[in-house]
Amino acid sequence: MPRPGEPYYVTTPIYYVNGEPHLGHAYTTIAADVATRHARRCGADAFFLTGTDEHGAKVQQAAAAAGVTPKQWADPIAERFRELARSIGAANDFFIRTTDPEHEAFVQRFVERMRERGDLYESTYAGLYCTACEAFYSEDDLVDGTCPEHGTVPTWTEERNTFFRLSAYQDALLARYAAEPPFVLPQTRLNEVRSHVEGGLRDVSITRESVSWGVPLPWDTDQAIYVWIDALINYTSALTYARPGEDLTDRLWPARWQLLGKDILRFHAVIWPAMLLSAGYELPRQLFIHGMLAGHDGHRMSKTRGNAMDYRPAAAAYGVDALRYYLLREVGFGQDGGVGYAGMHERYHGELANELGNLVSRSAAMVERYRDGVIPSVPATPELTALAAEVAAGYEHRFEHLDFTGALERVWELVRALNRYVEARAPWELAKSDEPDAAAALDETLATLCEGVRVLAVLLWPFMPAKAPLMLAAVGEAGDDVAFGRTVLGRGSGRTVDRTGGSLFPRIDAHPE
RNA sequence: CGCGGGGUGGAGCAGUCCGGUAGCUCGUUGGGCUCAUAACCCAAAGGUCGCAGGUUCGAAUCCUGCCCCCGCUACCA
Repeated sequence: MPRPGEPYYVTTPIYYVNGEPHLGHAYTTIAADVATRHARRCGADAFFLTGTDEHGAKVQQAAAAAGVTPKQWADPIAERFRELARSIGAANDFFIRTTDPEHEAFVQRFVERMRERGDLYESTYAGLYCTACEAFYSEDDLVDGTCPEHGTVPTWTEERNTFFRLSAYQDALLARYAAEPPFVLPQTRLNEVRSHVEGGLRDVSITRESVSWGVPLPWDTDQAIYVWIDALINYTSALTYARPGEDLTDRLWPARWQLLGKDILRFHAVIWPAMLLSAGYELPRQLFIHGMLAGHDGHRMSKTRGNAMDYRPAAAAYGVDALRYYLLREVGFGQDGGVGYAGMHERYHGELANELGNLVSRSAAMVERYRDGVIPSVPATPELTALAAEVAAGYEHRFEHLDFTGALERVWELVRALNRYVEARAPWELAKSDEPDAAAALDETLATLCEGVRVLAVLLWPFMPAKAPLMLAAVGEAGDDVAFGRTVLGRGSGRTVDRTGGSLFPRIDAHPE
């Protein structure tokens, strides 16, 4: 568990402004938000960064095609990414744009440090260049003379480039991969990176002479720093100016978690750490590589295929919290998987409305009906207290390696146990009974249920920051009482339930298409 | 020979590293309850674990070969 005061810096990749925000971006941002919220409520010194990547040939070309400057092109799209974070309930502490002057100046200082280290050299590069990839290909890489990624014909390009001695860092990288904690999770992704690096590293070009939309190389302003190099540096640059007049680097670096999709693994697990070593920084503690979300049919989402899911209609129909829950519950975090409106509809009703929402509803209703709304101040049933402790421990264990899906599974063990508990105790029978123990048994049952609801709210808060406070309110608790230490299922509070909030997860008729 | 992921009851997944009665959720069928958002609970049916060999007392799990899906800076870049 993150300790009080522990630095806990979490990043998402910065999103490329060449396209509109979509579910994939929302996914990463939600995951990072959940990790950060949990750390913060454990008392850690948490900081959550996201932002936009705005340089490079593709932006330059898109802007030219639209007849505007690259910055004019980027501005409104960057704004939409900011809006993305807001609209999914992400509480990011800063939003970086690589066109921020502070970032650009920092990038120049960063490459200066690499140069001072003796890791940069100039060379002429000639080869087949795919603009879409912004990468060179050798003849053997091509498929029928076209780019294997894009199917386009690369152009023969010859230019003066500045190279980074990536090859010099091979041993240092391998040493880190072999050390604890694992530099990359899940394990399979670490294996992938390791075997790639063991196969030998070539130096990489870090500038593009043909691209003008980028940060100029300080000592040769005809060369622009390659967009990926510029982009990676954001994770450190942001700390120097996110808080005016304050440099957070010493406080927060190295990052606790850097989240990213497996598609950009090599940049982050090979080039980025080598750059950091070159410039004299510590490496981030761990990278977490999440999977790619496919459509409901298991195929890559695409408009033509009609299997795309957008976060906007999903959040509009079911609420932001349900979307956050669904994405992290449906696909094991770290694995690939398919998502869709129909699946979300099912989980929303089966798990959120029926199991959880109804549990809250029936618990509060029984307290109201049998005890005039006052939660009996008596100890909870020991078995449920024990289960809650077990669930909280399992949850915490899973959070340590960002297994959000597993954490939610544990939480649902408690949800289901509480529903079974209601049946087993049959409070409606106890209420009618003349047996001498019945009243005490009913008190204990109601106290246990309300405590169970409260603990569930605390456990679920990082995932459902809007709904959890409503759950707490239903059992008379303050909405912000979500510290992790509050997961102990103890004695009934003696507070009054509040059913004025209505259904936590009202049933929804039709789902979006 | 680019890299990687995967093929387990109708659907989606776990289990495969460290061989030993095949597990979960949904769906289906039957039953129970009435506090609750027609919600909840119980039970049952349903699987030659992609194919073919091999190792072993025993393989979803190990070895060999083969077949088939899928992804690779995220909405046809």
